[in-house]
Amino acid sequence: MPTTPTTPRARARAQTMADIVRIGRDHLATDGAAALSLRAVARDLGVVSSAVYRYVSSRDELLTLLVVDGYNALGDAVDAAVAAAPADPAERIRVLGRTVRAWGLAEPARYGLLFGTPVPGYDAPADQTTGPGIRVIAALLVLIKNAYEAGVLSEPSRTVRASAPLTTDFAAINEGFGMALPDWLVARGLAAWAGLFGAVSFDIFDMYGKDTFTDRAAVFELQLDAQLELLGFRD
Amino acid sequence: MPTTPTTPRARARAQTMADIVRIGRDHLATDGAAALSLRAVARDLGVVSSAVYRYVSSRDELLTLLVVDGYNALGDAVDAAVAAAPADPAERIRVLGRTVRAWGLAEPARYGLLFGTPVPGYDAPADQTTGPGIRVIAALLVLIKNAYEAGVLSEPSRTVRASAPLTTDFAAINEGFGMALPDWLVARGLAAWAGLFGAVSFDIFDMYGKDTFTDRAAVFELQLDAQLELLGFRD
DNA sequence: TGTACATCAGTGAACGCGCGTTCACTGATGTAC
DNA sequence: TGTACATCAGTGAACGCGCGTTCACTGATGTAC
Repeated sequence: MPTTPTTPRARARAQTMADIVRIGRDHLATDGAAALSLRAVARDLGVVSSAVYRYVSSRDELLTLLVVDGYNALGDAVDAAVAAAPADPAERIRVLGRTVRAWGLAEPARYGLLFGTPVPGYDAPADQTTGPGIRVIAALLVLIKNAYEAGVLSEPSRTVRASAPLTTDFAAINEGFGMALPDWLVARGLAAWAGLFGAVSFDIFDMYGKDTFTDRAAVFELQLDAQLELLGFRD
Repeated sequence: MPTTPTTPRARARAQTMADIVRIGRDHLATDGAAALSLRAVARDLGVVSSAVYRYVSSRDELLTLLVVDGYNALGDAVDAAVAAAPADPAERIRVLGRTVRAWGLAEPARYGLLFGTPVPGYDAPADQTTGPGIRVIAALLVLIKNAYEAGVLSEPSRTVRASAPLTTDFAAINEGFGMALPDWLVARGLAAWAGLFGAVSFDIFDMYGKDTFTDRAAVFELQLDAQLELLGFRD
């Protein structure tokens, strides 16, 4: 079992690795991604600054670890919440949205690292971050697919016109996720996905003024409702 | 005329002030907000680092200047594009959206400063940034109001249920912008606004994979269409 | 119009701080025979 | 089981760099009389 290392040294290494990620996470929360520093992590780890290089080859590699860690934390939260929710697809989509919002509000710095301004000079390596990065949209697509196959979605009143290149892209998406959704629904899924994260980002990044809304959770529910309408859910 | 300073000294000061903002903008684009440094600005200005303090009292004050500058640049772009567009409200909303996207793609760092992860340790002073900050939503609300008063919007198929506190907030918004929109339309305006910026942010912050879409502008048009549907525009 | 004083832009040195990364090293842990 | 060697974690010093902000100062520009 390679997941549970046997020798003391290997166990210590795994522990230290986990500590580094945890400490990095804390620094992210305090100072933001741009200020993340290996020296500061070393200090909190109680070790000389050069020692961290035994575990992480550069500052950027630590950032990548944090990105992957963040996507997985969010993915785990969403998967767990959706699995525990009633089977009704509309309700599950609501739960998915609420979970993203709650996670982001609890962890604004991590949310910002994943969905905010890119860190200047850092380019997330696709081979490591793509897998964890698509977990939320994958979960959303499953719910959309379930609803579609259950026949509870109706086509939108505005005609969705997808150009030829888009139709090709949509076919590739359907294939990639093992689905066969019509173009209008892929298009609306895209809009709902962006709309969901737009609503969450506005809330977390504080784009509404201080006193505009007394209950932002209620505002978010209205926005969730709008995304459901886009997907073709009716009352 | 206090806008055009008279004395040479005053003119030189205005010029230097503008140079500082311009140089700060360039650094923002290169290194991001967190790395913005007064010393670097001084270097580019060809002046000793302490000299900048004659113009700007701290790094945070420069950030505020850049935030205000950014909101106004975006606001100017949107106002100009909308004014030049055909009077049809749906078309004008599309133009507004396209202008936000085009501006953000051209100025990703400024867009990120305004709509991305908050800069750690920096709190934008509301008294200076709120005015310029609401220009886009104000422009959007004018278009929505025009469409509503022209009677081209239909109520959504899903019932919009605004709780009592929300109804109060919506009334305040209506008053603040001198409008009398029904609750369902304010709610949908909020959703469309967040959806618009969600779509733009996904594009600019590169949340779609590298090869998912051959034509992101076409994807954006579909997302614009979705926002129009939310607002009650029909084919 | 001319002079005296006040204002202000910019200088240069300094304070105290932080960063990423490399390198030769010590000493403990792990492994092959 | 015991020994010899290899691996590896962590040290401490160093390189060269950058930052925000303060302060006493010089010399030019502006203004009041």
